[in-house]
Amino acid sequence: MDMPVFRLYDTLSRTVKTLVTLEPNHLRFYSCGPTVYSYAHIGNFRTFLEKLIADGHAYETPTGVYFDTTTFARRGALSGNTDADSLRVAVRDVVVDDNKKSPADFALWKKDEKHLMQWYSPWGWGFPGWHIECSVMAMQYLGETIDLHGGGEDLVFPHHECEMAQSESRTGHSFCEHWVHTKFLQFEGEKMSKSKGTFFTARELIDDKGVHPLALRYALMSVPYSKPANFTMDLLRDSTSKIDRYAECVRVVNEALAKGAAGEDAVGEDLDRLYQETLAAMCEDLNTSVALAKALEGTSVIFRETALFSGASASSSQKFLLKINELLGIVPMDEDTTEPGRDDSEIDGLVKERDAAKANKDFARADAIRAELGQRGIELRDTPEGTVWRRKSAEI
RNA sequence: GGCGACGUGCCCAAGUGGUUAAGGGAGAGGCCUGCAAAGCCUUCAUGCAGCGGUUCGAAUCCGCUCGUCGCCUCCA
Repeated sequence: MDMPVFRLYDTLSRTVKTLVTLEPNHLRFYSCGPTVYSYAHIGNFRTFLEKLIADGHAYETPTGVYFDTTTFARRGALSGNTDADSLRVAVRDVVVDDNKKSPADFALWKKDEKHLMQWYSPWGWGFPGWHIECSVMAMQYLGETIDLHGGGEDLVFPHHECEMAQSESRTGHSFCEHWVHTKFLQFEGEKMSKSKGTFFTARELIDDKGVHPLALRYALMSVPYSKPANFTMDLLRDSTSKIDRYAECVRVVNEALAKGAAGEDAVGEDLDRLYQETLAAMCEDLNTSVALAKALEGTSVIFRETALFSGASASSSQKFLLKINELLGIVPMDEDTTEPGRDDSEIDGLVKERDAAKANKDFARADAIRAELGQRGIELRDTPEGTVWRRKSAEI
């Protein structure tokens, strides 16, 4: 089966286009966001700015060094903000500096001897402008032209716009071939905000609230990166039930694999098709909604077959689950229900006692045991192969 | 005010010109079960924010209106 072409929306050309790398099998990808603490680049910043000034793209004033936006023909290409005057009537006041040639010119170096950040430069003590760091580091580590540049939608303007202006003015050629931006996540229909308590870290959700890590991943994937998503507790609960479904699917497949019943492979063809459709969805601008839907249809194909599961069918099913997990990372393949240091013999004993009660038709006793285990977060399932139990997912 | 994105059933969400508008959740009915759980089956939008327009044909293209979200050049 041919590998589909990977296509991705490009903010600059405003189209979904194939991601073509400069070098085969080598992606030069810069993403803004993570704050990495490593060697400083002050020297590189200074060199970069000296070149821009020498080429007439930047100028010095008493307050700093500014980029001359009139020298960059492609200004506004990313964001559509081409009219500097319209920015002047912005809701938020633009700081007007009489020293600047144009209000649209942005800072490359700020002179400020009282600022927390202090470095020496040919223009005096101060600190570099925000945008310069990404331009310089991208060039240092990835080269003058990179394949892919990403970040949140809030960075399109001014940050990425300014980066592009600086880098292309510095090198004289294209800075980046493909721009991707993720939309923001809302929480329960509102802007995420620390002060409103609508802001969670992954760690808080997983460690404090007991959210299954895969459920969190599933929830975040349920809406493609290219659309604003509303993150809700309902969504997290839905996602948890999907992960539970996958876990059950894995259990059923493993059981059938162990039995290895004779028979034809009744599911391989359907599962191959669904996997291809899942992959195709991911390749078309990372359409995770469709990918998750197609993958989930695969679990239905598997569950439908379980009554007469052959070893061959189980094997195809396992392959499907492994490949889906490789692609989407949502299948709890080897869920370990036993926890180190926890003794499950009491639970096993109660389950045995209930089985005996059931055999004696003492259903009152059997139900009482089931209720008690339920209180302790244990869920029972009577299957043709006997009673299995599992720890229930945390209530969210 | 400018720029950008978005509005599809009770909820999430796919679909971007052409047979019956994916998929999931919830709800309803059924199978299985001692009863459950899990799973399976059936059912669930003559309509895609509203109003116009283009077209043989539009959720999909164009215009306007309403609503939501993001950004607006010295926070990073």
